[in-house]
Formats: sequence, structure tokens, C-alpha cells
Amino acid sequence: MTINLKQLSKLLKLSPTTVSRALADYPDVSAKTRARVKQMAIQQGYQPNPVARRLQKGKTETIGIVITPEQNYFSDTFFIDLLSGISNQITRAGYELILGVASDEEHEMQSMRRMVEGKRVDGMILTLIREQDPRVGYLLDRDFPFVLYGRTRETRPYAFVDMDGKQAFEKACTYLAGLGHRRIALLNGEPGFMFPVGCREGYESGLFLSGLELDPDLIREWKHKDPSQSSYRWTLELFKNDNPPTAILFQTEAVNGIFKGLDELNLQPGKDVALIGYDDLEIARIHRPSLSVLRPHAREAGQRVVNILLEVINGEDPGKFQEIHQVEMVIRETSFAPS
Amino acid sequence: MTINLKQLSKLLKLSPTTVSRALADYPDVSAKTRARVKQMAIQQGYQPNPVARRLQKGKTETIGIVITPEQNYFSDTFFIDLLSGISNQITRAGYELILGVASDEEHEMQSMRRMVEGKRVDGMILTLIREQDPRVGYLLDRDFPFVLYGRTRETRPYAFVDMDGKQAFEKACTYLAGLGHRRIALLNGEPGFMFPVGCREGYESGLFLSGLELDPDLIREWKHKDPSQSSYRWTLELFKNDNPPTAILFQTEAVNGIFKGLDELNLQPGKDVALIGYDDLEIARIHRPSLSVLRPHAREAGQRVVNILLEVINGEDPGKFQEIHQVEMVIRETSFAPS
DNA sequence: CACTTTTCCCAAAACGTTTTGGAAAAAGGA
DNA sequence: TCCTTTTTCCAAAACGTTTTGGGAAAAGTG
Repeated sequence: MTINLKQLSKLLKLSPTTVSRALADYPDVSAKTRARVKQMAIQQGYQPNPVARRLQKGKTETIGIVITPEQNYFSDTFFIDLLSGISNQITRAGYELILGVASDEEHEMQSMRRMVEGKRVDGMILTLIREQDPRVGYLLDRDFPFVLYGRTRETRPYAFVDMDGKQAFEKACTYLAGLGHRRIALLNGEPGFMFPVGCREGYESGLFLSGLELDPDLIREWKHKDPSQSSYRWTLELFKNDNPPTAILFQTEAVNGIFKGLDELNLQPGKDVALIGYDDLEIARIHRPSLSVLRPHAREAGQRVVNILLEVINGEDPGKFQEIHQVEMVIRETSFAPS
Repeated sequence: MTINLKQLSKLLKLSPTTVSRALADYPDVSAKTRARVKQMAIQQGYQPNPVARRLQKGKTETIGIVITPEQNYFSDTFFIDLLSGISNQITRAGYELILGVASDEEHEMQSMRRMVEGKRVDGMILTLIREQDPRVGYLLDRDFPFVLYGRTRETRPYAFVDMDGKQAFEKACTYLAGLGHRRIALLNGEPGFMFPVGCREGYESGLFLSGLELDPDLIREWKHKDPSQSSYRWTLELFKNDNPPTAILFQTEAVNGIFKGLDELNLQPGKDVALIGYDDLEIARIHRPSLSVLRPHAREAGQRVVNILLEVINGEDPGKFQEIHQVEMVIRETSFAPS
């Protein structure tokens, strides 16, 4: 049913060489035959066999990504938006996205090694980056193309696209302080991962810029495996304070636990406690009062990640590509001025 | 760095043929040389180039899946569990999973056609099946291997793995009736998709088995694009009834809207209204009172889908593979006996 | 020993492209 | 006209495997 190059060239009474070159717009085939070839190719529905092309070109035209279920990042639109941007751009380039799903950290590495050492991909995309991330060292060691969505602690240059968590949390913090909040808490993501580091920096810097003291009692960290439970417990904890917070900054993933905790304490979000979450998940829009959020543009970031990766695969210097994207602040109902 | 077959065979002073056959355990190579070859292969870290093998074998060793963001199925553990089972089994078979992300129905078809007609995959996995699903007709027409996670209206035989939504909802319904509920509502998924059809059948059959009348006023349908909003509105609607329900069956995706609606009506889940959701999402375990649910075993289903697809790719008759998996009922706090 | 069978190995072809390195034909220049 | 340049095409090689179809050596058989 599907025709191949040899058959097509026979049909055209031309050599496979010429047909191939005509389709690839080489200048050494006359405009007339090029047109004839292209027309016939369309008419016959010819598409070059990607496997054969890959073998000849020595490229897999494939990009790999490994996700983990613990990656509660999956929770809502955020990750699927990122993935959507990635997939889109990959398709546009004629590439393929292959997906690995790993149950834990070890398995994650294993899945990546299979892709890399098995010559199954030309480049890797990494997400949910840890402060010390063995994947990065591994890929740098063998000079294999990759791009991070996020950052890590690594002195050698590498390509990344990251959200400016620091600026986002700074912005949110100064905003709340500007409204009159003096006791602002941070319910941060799990230590070990890189993203919470920036969040904390932004939080501290926001306090400083607003002339507020840092109170370690107002900083807590929830766990990835169990965002809701741990954030629930920490919320209760926060309000045992003699001088409890009037506002909380956090990652929206943890919102269910916070709501539950506040409910139990008979505190109303947006009335007794101001809230700003990072990530504009569906729940943020749905909930009443609606949740003010920091909104990363995940789709755009995904597209950039791919474009950069393609350049790195093409031999460009990864160190040239280090992008930090701004995060939008969306003010809704949970960020109020205290009376 | 990575060695290929020719180099390996040179190292061993054997022909590439023999090395290839030794590694593939052909009987026409002596045990001694086979051992020698395998040892050297391991020592040198030899892995056959998958692209070359695919070309020769005429197989892509690749399976495709296309997801859509509207697929709120993504919401939580459910879809990632399914994907995890799929990915696992695919890796075990030495295959690859390629992922497409499509923004709408048209784009979804386009993404699939690219995979199929572009000879990029050996088989497709389909999820989120519609009652009339053009993808199924398309694949059947060109005799391309595929397996559905779900079912559709199609007379020609095809392979599928489906959850027994009917039995699940019947079970939940009779359970609630057994507790003494007489007014049981169904907040069902969007029409057009196949899954809600089974849910409704099970609901009706459950009512019948319990000797309850079917009241069309107690059936409502929420929208995929916006599960929370629409279910919120329908919840309010349901209780405008002169004779309001004391229990609701629904897909857990819609739970946020329901909670919100009940809250607004000053009705307590698990006290004034019994709830059983389909899908054991995180929120179901976290929420107080915890949500009784119907729990599909998505991971196992994903594994079965792949195993079946591999058989179909291998030429087995798809009609032989039609599996309906049982769904577990997990009783927690929201299913109570009315006073 | 002569013949047959079994064991063990390999050269060559094939998978479907793209690229390399010409070569024939046409056009241009004197 | 003859030589050079440009245009247009193509045969062959290459990518790295697996499979096909033997064939030589070793082992068995009488």
C-alpha cells in the first residue's frame, strides 16, 4: 500500500538518487523534474521511511523524557502544558518524543541510560530537577545533548530553561507585604529538589525588601509523596505559633492540605489568611474564594526546551542556552489586605 | 565509544553473522563460541543499534499513544498509573513508546495518522474512547494493529481492555440502596464518550435490582472541559428537587464541584449526602470525610493493553482479545446509612 | 575406509534511505 | 569550431543489523 523510493523512482523513470534529491530540494535537479517528482510523490502518498533515513543519517530523530509518578507535578494542567509544548515542537521538527515512566529515582536513571546507551535518542529532556542531580553529571560526562527544565548545582555549563521562582516568590511576598501583611509564611516544596531553593530565596528577598524580619518558624516544607497530608499537618503547625501568619505562600499542589487545615482551624482563606500559590491549577480557578496564583507559562517553556535541545544536538554550545522565564502573578480573591 | 557489530566481530575474529547469531541464541553456533561472544559483548558494552535492527526486521518496535489535555483523565494518579503500566510492559518487550499530545479531536487524528502513515509505529493504543470514534474506523480500515483502553460502538471485531463501569456502578448503587438510600443521583460524565454509557447502565440496573424507580431528574451530566464548574452547577440543581437525593454516584474528577456545591447548600458529605466516586484519586483519600470510591486497577490494565497489542502486532486475531476488568469498591467515610 | 550426517561457521544480500563522486549532455565563450 | 563551464542526472557505497543459503570440517555409520 505504501510506496517506497525505489518504486516511486521507477514510476517516474528516474533514479532513486534523483528522486531523493528532488524531494530534498537539491539544486542539481532541474526545476521541471523537481516539480514532476514532487507531484508524483504527493499523488502516490510517498513518505520516506523514517527508520531507513535514521540509519543513513546516523540520527534517531528522537528525543527522550522520563517522568515519575511521584512527580505530582503531574497533578494538573501544569505538566501536561509543558508536555504539550514539548510534543508540539518536536513534531514540527519531524522528530519523535519517546516517553519513559519510572517508579523511583533508580529506575529513572535506568530508563534514561537505556535511551542514551541504547542509541535510542539524540537528546534528553529532564524535569523535576534535584539539587544534586546524578542525571546531569551522567549526561555531561558522556557529552550527550540534554536540556533541563529547571536548574541544578553543577559548575560545568549546561542548557536549561527555568522559571524564575525566585522573582515570582519575591513579587508575591512584596505584594502581600504591600497589602499590609506582616507575618507571611512559606509552605515550601521538598528539600532536595532545586525549585524550592529559588522559592525560598525569593521569599527571603521579598521579606527583606519589605523590611520584614525572617522568622524560621514561618517556614515549613511538605513532602512530594504526599503533598496534601504533609501540608495539612504543617498548616496546623503554623498556627500554633503565638504570633501566627496572616498570609501563606506555597506551591498550589499543596493547596488541598492547606484548605483542609484552615477549615479545621476555622480560618477563612481570603478573609483570615491570604494565600498565593505557585501554578495555576484548575482548583485555583474553581475554588471559592478563588486562589491568587503565580502562573508559569509552561507551554512556551516546553517549546523553548525543544528548540534549544535541537540546537544542542546540532552541535551548538549548551552553555549559550540558559533561559530564565518570568512568571505571571494572577491576583484573585485569596490575596486581601488585612484589616 | 559505542562498539558496533562489525568491530565486535573483528575483536572476536569471527564473522558478523556468527556474532549476531550467537547473541540471538541460534542453535548453529557452538556453546563455546556463544559464551565467548556473549562475554565479549558484555565486556565491550555492545548493544545492537536499534535503528539498524528495525530497518532489517521491517518493524519499528514502537508503539504510539496520543493524549489530549482536555483529557482531564490526566487529573491524577489514574492516567499516570495506566501510562506506567503501559510504559513498563513496552520497555520489557524492548519496544519504545512514542507520545503525541493533541489539543483537540482533529489534531488527535492528525497526530495518529502521522504515526501510522509515516510508518513510525507498529501499533496504537487508544484511550478516552468516544461512542462513535473515527480513530477506530480508520485503523480497522487499514488493518493496523491497535488496542482500546475502553470500548466503542463498532460491529467489526477489535481488541480492547475495558473497566467494568457497569458492574462498578451497579455495585455502588445496590450498596447504597442496601444502606437504606432511596433517592440516589447519578452525576455522570459527558455524553459522546463511551464510559458514561456503562456507568449509566450500571446505575439503572442497580436501581432496578434494589427495587427503586428511575427518576430522570436525578441524572445529570458534567462537561469534560470543565468538570468542577459543571458538576458544581448540577449539584445545586439536583437539590432544588422537591425530593432531593440522599446519595450521589459520580466520577471522582467531578468531586471538587460536588464538594463546593454541597458546602454551599450546607450539606455535609458523609452525613447528609452519601458519595461514591469512580477513580481513587489522591483527593479521595485526603479529604475529610474520606471519599468512598470505585477503584480501577489502571496499572494492570495498562500492562494487559500492551501484551495484547504485541500479540495483535504479531498477527493474532484482535477479536480474541476483549477483556473487561473488575473494579474494586473501597468503602470509606462518605457512604453511610441514612437515619 | 568411504559415505552420510551433523556441527559450526560465513559471504552475500537485504531492509530503504542519503551521500559521494562522477559522467553525459547542454550551454557558453573564444 | 573547439574548449570550458554549467546543468542535470545517476551508479555505487554506506548506515548496522538480520537472514538466506550454503560449505567446510568434524563426527557418526556401515
